[in-house]
Amino acid sequence: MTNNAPSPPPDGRVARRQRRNRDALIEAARDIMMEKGVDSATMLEIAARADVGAGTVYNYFKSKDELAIAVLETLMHQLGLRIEAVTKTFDDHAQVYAYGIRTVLDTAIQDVRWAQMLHRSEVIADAMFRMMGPFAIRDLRLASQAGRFQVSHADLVWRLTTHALIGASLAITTGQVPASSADQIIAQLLCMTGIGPEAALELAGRSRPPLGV
Amino acid sequence: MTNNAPSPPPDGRVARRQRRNRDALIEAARDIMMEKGVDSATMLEIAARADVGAGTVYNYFKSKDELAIAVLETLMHQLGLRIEAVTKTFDDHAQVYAYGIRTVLDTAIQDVRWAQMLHRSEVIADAMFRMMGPFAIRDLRLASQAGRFQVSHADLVWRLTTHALIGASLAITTGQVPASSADQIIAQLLCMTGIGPEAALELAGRSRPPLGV
DNA sequence: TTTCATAGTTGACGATCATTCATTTTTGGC
DNA sequence: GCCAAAAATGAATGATCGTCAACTATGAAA
Repeated sequence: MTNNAPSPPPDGRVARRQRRNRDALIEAARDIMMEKGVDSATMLEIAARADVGAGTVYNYFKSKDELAIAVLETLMHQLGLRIEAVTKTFDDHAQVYAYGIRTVLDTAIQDVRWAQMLHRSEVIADAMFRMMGPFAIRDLRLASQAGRFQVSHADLVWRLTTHALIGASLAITTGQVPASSADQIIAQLLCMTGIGPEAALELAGRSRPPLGV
Repeated sequence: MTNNAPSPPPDGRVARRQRRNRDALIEAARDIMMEKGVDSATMLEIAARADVGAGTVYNYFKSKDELAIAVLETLMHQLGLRIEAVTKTFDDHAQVYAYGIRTVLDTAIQDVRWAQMLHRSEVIADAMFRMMGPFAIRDLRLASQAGRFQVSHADLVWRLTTHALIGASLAITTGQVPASSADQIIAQLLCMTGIGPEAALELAGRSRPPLGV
């Protein structure tokens, strides 16, 4: 047993390869899981697409579930950043919040690949809560300070909204609710911010600039 | 052993056995799934507890998922009936609705056995939507007619509420949200009915008669 | 009562897949 | 080059869902 602590160099070949492997695994898992669903995606296929051995996956993720969570976190984080880029210049923080949740709904119901992930509602809702939460909760608070919203428990409102939003997306993609209800869905969710029903509908119906890449 | 007289009994031995088997399967599945979780419950163990062969399960349910759905439907249906029995005499339909969703939340977070089922959020939310929906949507409409609520899309409000409610229950059982937030959660969900935030909090905080057996 | 077609039941088996682990390969300091 | 530690590998493991060919119970008809 050697005394010197083997501190690895800040950026060695190993670190680079590990970043590459991890990224490749998340990307491969995302593609396959979104194409055929989380359950039907096999670890072997994911490993093959990421060009690593089957056992290597477990050096990076403790289980298939943890890999799926990492995929969903990445998705939600990226979507959050894209929303942030568009809404950065909005004056009305209430509108920023509304744009955010509307964009999630639209993305979920328009992109066929999202539909597969919706069947893990609680996981995707939790990833959404954590990854987009900093933005959303900030907007809820700022809009409240500006007198647009009246939210006393922003984190709770955001928690409930994520679950309801994913549930609504699922209901639309499974045909239980028509896609034309989107405005009404957003309006109902905005009601949890303390804005009135009429103001909520108006906010939900505003025209929206397109999402960037 | 032969009762020769009745040639065509309206319900033969087969029908009786099938009812028995189906009920026993749902009961066995409920017990085992609630104890160790849907995923960890094996079809073999369920079949054994119901005292039928392993293959027999598939005469009644196309898959494990369908069996889990049947379990959840039964649970939700029974809970709906128990709520109905208590609220039958309430004058205020808004209060009936509030009592219903509060009771679901309380049941979910108090009964340890429910916690396991919450990890299939979209399935339990859907079962709740369908089994308790007739009551809940009726109450939303009646309360609106009485001027207590202002709901124009009762089914949508109920759909969003089920998902949010299950999400909230999960957040509490996993310790992400304190159980003391229950009042606030119910109040937020009541906001979707068009009642104001203050009235929602008041309604959520009212004392409730206990649920019967 | 006996016979028989049908419907229901059975449990061993096939197929699939997440995860493990003994072995091999790579790495980076000496 | 050499070596110990870290990382990667992929064949093997174990568990489980769902299938199926054989078996049994049922009840109507002979």
